[in-house]
Amino acid sequence: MGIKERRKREKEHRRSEILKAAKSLFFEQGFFATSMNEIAKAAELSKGTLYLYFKNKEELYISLQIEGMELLNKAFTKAVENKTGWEEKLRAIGWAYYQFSRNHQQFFHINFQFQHGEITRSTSDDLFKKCYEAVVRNLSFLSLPLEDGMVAGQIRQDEPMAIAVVLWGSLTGIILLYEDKDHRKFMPSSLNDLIEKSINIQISGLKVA
Amino acid sequence: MGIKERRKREKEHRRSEILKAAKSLFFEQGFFATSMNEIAKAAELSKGTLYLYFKNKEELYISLQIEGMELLNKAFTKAVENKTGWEEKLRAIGWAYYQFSRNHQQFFHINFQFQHGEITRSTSDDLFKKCYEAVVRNLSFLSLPLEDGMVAGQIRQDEPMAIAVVLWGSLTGIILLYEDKDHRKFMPSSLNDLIEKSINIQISGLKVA
Amino acid sequence: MGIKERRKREKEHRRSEILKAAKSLFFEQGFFATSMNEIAKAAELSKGTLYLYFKNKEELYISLQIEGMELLNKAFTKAVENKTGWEEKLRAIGWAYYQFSRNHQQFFHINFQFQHGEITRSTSDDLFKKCYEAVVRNLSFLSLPLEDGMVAGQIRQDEPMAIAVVLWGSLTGIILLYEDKDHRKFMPSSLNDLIEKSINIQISGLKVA
Amino acid sequence: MGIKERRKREKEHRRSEILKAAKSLFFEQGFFATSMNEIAKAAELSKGTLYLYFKNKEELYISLQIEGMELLNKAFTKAVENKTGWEEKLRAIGWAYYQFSRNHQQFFHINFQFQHGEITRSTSDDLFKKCYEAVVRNLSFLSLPLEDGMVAGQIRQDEPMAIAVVLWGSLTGIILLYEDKDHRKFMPSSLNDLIEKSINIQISGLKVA
DNA sequence: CATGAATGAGCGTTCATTCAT
DNA sequence: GATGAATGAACGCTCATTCAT
Repeated sequence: MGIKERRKREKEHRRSEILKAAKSLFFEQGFFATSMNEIAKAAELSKGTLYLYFKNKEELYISLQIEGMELLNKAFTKAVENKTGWEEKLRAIGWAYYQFSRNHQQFFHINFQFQHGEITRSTSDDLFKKCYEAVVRNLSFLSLPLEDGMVAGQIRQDEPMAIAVVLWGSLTGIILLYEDKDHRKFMPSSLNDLIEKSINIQISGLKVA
Repeated sequence: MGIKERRKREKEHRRSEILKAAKSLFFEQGFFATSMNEIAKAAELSKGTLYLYFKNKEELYISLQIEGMELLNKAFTKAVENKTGWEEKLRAIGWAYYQFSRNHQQFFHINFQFQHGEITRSTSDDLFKKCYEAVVRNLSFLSLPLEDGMVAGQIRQDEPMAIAVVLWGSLTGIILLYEDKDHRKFMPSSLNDLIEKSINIQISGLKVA
Repeated sequence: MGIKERRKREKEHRRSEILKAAKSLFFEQGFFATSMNEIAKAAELSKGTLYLYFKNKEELYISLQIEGMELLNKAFTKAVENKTGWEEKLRAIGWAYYQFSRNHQQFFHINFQFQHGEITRSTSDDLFKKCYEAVVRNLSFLSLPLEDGMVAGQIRQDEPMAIAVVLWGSLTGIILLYEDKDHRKFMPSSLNDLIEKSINIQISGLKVA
Repeated sequence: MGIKERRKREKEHRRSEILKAAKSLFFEQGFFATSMNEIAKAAELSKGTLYLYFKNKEELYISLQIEGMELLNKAFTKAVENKTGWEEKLRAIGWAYYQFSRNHQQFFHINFQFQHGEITRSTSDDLFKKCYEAVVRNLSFLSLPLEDGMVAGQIRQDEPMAIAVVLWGSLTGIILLYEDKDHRKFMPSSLNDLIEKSINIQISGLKVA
């Protein structure tokens, strides 16, 4: 029994080692510019071993996206603990997103690197569904305080999920713009400032006149 | 003289033919999935000729980004013609950006497809600077009405360029989110609606209480 | 003693399970397209176990060839039981060969699939000799009635083994030609008919004028 | 003009160089055991160049088969020149086939190495049809004298194409059996003798009693 | 100036085989 | 004896780039 368990633990450890190595490389170089060879070398494993744990390069990549989204979900959940009002919650989620983009910059980047479809779908449907659900879960999380605010009559009536998309998209866009290796140099403020400004503007703009 | 000029015109024509072909292919397939061979074929030129006009694949790609940014600049300029108030101008620019993302989806896409680390290799400094300047020019354009509004005391005092980044980033993020082939399915509204909501929220949020 | 025997029986059972699994797969997919992994899975054993029973993929394959030849030998033996004249025996062997090619298509196929140079690597001499002997045994079997016919003065005098090779080769060639996935479509007759024609022609041709 | 023509000649020369190299390797090692790398090395060209001339490994292989069948067709045509009677023609074709199997052993082998379908069809339909037609053309050639003999009342009435398949298959089977690297050692006669015996037996057997 | 044949390093992936348990 | 995780060489194939013409 003990043996089986150790084996299992070892396997999971190995899997996470691969993901860790892949995360750094995908972040730094992108999906296409990163080769399985490099990942194997970084993980100190043979190329063949990678394929023991992941069906192919795409699945390895998607697995990372899922991991990232789940991490973010935990961060969101933790952020609203002990928060009461909708505004407080909204701000907490906004800052949690910002923090996530700093503490898990690699995950953040990877999650958006391929939003635009260069990945050919050799991914299993199962894995793909998991990824999709993880994103929706986070968006839904953001819509809850918006609903609260509307019910309380403090936020203009609207479709909460639509507003959630607007807020999420806005912060994402600002972070991406800031992160851009080429553009950062002419950024007038720190990312922290930009996020603060955006959160303030948007919450202020959401409120009923 | 006439001959020289014709030569020059021919050269520029050729160059733009290449860019046109590349634009479609990069948009449809992405940077890595598009080969120089394909571009050459689409431009009805030989592979070798491509290298007469562009140092390498990366420079060809970056050149497209510059072209896109310059086009956007023209769109912005045109959008504010005949507009007087800062709010009117701001809205006009916002909608112009949205329109640009629709009418020149290819440019929009390409401009952001690789912002995040896939193109790593050698682009000449000269070209790079050009690209950088084009982006700054557009951001500056956006900051002008913001400045006007602040001077007029209608927008909270702040660093105009920072706010410009916030607004630009927000719209960009929303569009990118919406464009995502995978995520579009759970989008609650049309992109048009999302943009409208965002513009309204942000302009409302910018105004002094 | 009982234990040792059980062990031995188990071992042989396992061996034959592997051969059974391999037979189907090699037949359906060919030698190269079939992986040891697949064979292991089909035999419900681990990959490593295969190597406990067979030195390598090639030996596993050759072992199948031997099994096939031995089976054919049994079929020949049974076919001539109760047959008396040389012609009767010859026809019986011919049809037994045809039947074998139908009932054990897999063996037939496998036996000829790689006769011509695809398996190059290390098979033990021992195994190789076994294979060789099994083929000779069958050819010799075919030469017996030929000898009878010559002794009886009904078949033209000749080297019986040479004629055996001619007959065996002919039927084999026709079956192979017929089996060919690509060529079957223009086959004017059923294999049964082709075999009948060939047997008739050759027996008729063998007889003294 | 001269330049274009030279280019074309050079291209064809290169193509035939590749085929020549491939022929030897495929013959010696078989399709799967031969790598494109080896072929490239043997042809003293880079791997990539191979793909300039042939879409893939399969097409290269099929091209060889076509070449072989066309060569055989020429041999058949030449063999029956100046021959008058059906028997004379038949014998001539039989010996031409034997000669072909000696003079173009590589072609002969390659043409039958894959009769049994390990090649996955990445082959273009066009090429495949060409191959198929070449085989039929040869078989038809063989059926002509058979028809003559039947018309003349000297060969038993039958379906000429069926008999053609029987004859062709027989010779092929004998040659293959003889050629088999493993079995040759116990062959009682030279291939020449075996073929002679087979032709005699079959022609004798075909004749009306 | 334009061509396109040639290159060769590099890709993702497979798989026979080994060996520690 | 049986396992299956790990290996690493090899595979077919692609493609940015060069260069003789």
